[in-house]
Amino acid sequence: MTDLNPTNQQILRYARLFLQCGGYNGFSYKNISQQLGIKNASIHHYYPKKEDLVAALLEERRNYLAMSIAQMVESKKSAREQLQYYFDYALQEFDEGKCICPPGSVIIDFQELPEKVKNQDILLLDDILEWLANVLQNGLEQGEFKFLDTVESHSEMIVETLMGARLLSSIKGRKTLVRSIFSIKLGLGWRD
Amino acid sequence: MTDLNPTNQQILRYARLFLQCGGYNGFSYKNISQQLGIKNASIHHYYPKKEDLVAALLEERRNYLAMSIAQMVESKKSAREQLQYYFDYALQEFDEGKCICPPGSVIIDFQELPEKVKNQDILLLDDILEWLANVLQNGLEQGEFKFLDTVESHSEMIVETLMGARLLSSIKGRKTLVRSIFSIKLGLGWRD
DNA sequence: TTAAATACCTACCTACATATAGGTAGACAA
DNA sequence: TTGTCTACCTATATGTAGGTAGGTATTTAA
Repeated sequence: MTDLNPTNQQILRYARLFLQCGGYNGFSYKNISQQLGIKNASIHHYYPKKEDLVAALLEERRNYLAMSIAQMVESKKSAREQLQYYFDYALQEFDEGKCICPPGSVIIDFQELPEKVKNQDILLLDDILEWLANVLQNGLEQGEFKFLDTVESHSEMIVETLMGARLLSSIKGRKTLVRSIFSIKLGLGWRD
Repeated sequence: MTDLNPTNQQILRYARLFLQCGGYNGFSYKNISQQLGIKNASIHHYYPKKEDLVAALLEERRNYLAMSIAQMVESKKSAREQLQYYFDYALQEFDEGKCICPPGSVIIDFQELPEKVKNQDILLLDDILEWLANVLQNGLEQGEFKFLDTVESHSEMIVETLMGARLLSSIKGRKTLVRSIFSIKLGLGWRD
């Protein structure tokens, strides 16, 4: 990841920003090239096709997630701490103007998307769901959380709520997102 | 609404389908004209600009919602019955291939959208949230529901969860949506 | 019965998106 | 010094999207 040259890194960075703001069909190479003061063709040099760019970007997020999880495991974070990290991440991205998470950003265009992108997206989503299910399971066992449905069901619901909350909050404002995170916590029997 | 001519009705019908499948930037006049066997220019006859089409479509949804609410009130539906109606509507739309609700379908493109569309979308969202808050309030008072956060907060969360659930379900399948609806019910203290 | 309105068409335009071909300038290596 | 690689560039092909101008045929209403 960090072995990419600076231009390439910037391309990925802004591709992600624009993707998370407008979805797959909502951004173009021009958005990125203008931002960076380079030409469209230069982006094609690194990513011949748009699908290559977006697939790379999703894969990078998957690696980042794996790294974050490894760090949290190493520093022996509690379930609540791990989940709080996820919430903080969502809030931080909101503050950066990213109106939806990377895996969610392509779903509205999913049907017509190249297989390459679809596959990376499914992998990323499954990684998130698997991590979250683990956190909830640990939280249950340690008495940090309490809820009635299954671990799988509840982790799906949390991802969905956060996804929807980020969309709605991009219209209704930050407070809506904060409220939703609070409601999710209530649903976990988590009161500070 | 029903005083529209058949072609116009069909245009709105398919515009809605495509909008709910691919978002504002994800569908074109061509999608609709091909489907109906007419020309692009014919759609421009009814809706000079894309924003007119989408705004009209959102307004139509708002009228439909108002009508549905009026019917439910008239037939004295309980809070659970009313909420179940909402869930059934989401499931039905899922089965029709619509991967997200009308108000949600434009949010990813929201920033660059014409004011006209934005305004209609906000009106529709607020109508839904207001209705839902009413239903939750009544449900609380009648002992049909039980939850810890505020009525406003919880109704927002339900809309968000359903929005996210429909997105995720468009990848992971119908069972995911059914599970999420079940989880929402659990969160309302609603067990059949 | 005629005039106006409606519904739809052909033909076109502008803008832009993705993508390719082919070229240049500098780094680096043999 | 020659060759090859990287990192860009210009120019252009191709497709598509949104939108307009103006025509025609059919319906409607005076």
